[in-house]
Amino acid sequence: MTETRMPAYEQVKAFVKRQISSGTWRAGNAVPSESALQQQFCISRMTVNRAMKELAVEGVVTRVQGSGTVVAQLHRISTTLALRDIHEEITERGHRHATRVLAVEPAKADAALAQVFKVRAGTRLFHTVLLHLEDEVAIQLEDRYVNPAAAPGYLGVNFNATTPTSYLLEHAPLTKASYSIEAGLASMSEARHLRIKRGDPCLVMTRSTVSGPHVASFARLVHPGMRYSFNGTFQL
Amino acid sequence: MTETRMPAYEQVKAFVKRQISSGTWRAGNAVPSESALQQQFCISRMTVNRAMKELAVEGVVTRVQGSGTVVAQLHRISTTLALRDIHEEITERGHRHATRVLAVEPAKADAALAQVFKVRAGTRLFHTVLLHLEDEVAIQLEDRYVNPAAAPGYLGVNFNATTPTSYLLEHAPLTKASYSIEAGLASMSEARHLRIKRGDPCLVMTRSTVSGPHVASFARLVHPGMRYSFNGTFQL
DNA sequence: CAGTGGTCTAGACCACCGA
DNA sequence: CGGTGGTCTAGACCACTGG
Repeated sequence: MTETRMPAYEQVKAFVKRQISSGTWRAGNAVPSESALQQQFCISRMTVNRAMKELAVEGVVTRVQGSGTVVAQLHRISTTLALRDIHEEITERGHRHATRVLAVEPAKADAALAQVFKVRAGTRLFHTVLLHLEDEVAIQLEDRYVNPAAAPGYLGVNFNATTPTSYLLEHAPLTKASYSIEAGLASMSEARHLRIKRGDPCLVMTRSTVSGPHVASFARLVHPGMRYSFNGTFQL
Repeated sequence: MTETRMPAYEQVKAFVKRQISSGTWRAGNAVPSESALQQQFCISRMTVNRAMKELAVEGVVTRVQGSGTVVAQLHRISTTLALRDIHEEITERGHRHATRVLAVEPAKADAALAQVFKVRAGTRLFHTVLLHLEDEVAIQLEDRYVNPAAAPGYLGVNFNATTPTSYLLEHAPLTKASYSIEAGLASMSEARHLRIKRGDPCLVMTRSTVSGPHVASFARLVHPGMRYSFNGTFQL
């Protein structure tokens, strides 16, 4: 691994990571300055700077202008959680994705929805309820409200061919998204559609997306706890 | 925002993001080449390169050497999920953190643990069970096994003063970690300690960490579904 | 003040892609 | 082949930190 032709900045990164994961440099310890490393590796400072900048982005070191670079307090392990379109997620696993359309209808914003969408109560919204199957097994119940101002054609979409996520990303360019993941219980109707028992635990993600001036969409995604999990890896 | 003194590479990034989020450039469209942007902004190519490189890391664009840069298929919304030390997480919210030590004991690896730790069944491990309270309310039950080879002093730690996460990061430098988040039910004893009803849904995270040659630790973290969630934001 | 990192330049060579 | 991005250099000026 250290033998193959490796860009200079990668070698610097690998060196620093080796010192840390071997315990030679510990959290809070100072890392040699850019000019020191520049001389040690006989490379230009820009190259050292790139290496250290990337390590800072990865959370491996902390840099303070004027002060220096120190090994990060690794009490923060950060990884990337990818929120993906369910169709891609399933097909990438090599499985078949199918959708059952349970509801496609106009709706009116109640007080809670009005707050989420930042509109007046009673404003017209679109509402869809879809069930996503992975190899015929129910894996996600998607209950979604969409702002007509952001995606006027939403109710006309053929949801057997296009997922809401995919359609919205295409027609309401994303500017912001926020999500929350928690454990909850399925309601009676949710349980029936997901073919689980009422009272079975579910992983519930609520997600809202902003497109330009509008809150475009608010979705509640319910997954059977036994058939779904979020996974990730962090590698120093 | 565009008015303040902004580094040149940030201006380039902002420009590209504006084109995308306004819908002018759509997923799959080509982005001007580095030399084109260099001339447009009257800056050096290194600076353009930095901007585009960062956008690629953020997942906003996709670059292929020799081919060019295109607007990424945004079907992948990626955000950062920070796995933090619970003590920091709680104190940062301005609350008090306390720990109840329920078990600190040696244990022997059964078949499942042996597989996780990549050791022979029957190998000696350390076992702790801790309950974490946020302002006196139970928020996480931490059931953890630790490899003595990676942290020989583990059983001697005062867990009222130091969290296992913090101790392990200090004494068994982290090289890799992986996690899984799912919904589950509390066992009878878990429910009793968390002061919830049996059958209440819980967010369960299992996490294993690798330190150098050893699998250092395997933990099951159970959170009452009603009192805990993971949250995140993605901003273009 | 000297030392640090943050940014930037104007070149350069290379590997790769598509025509 | 020309154009693309990937990497690298040897300088430079700046803002910030610490003593």
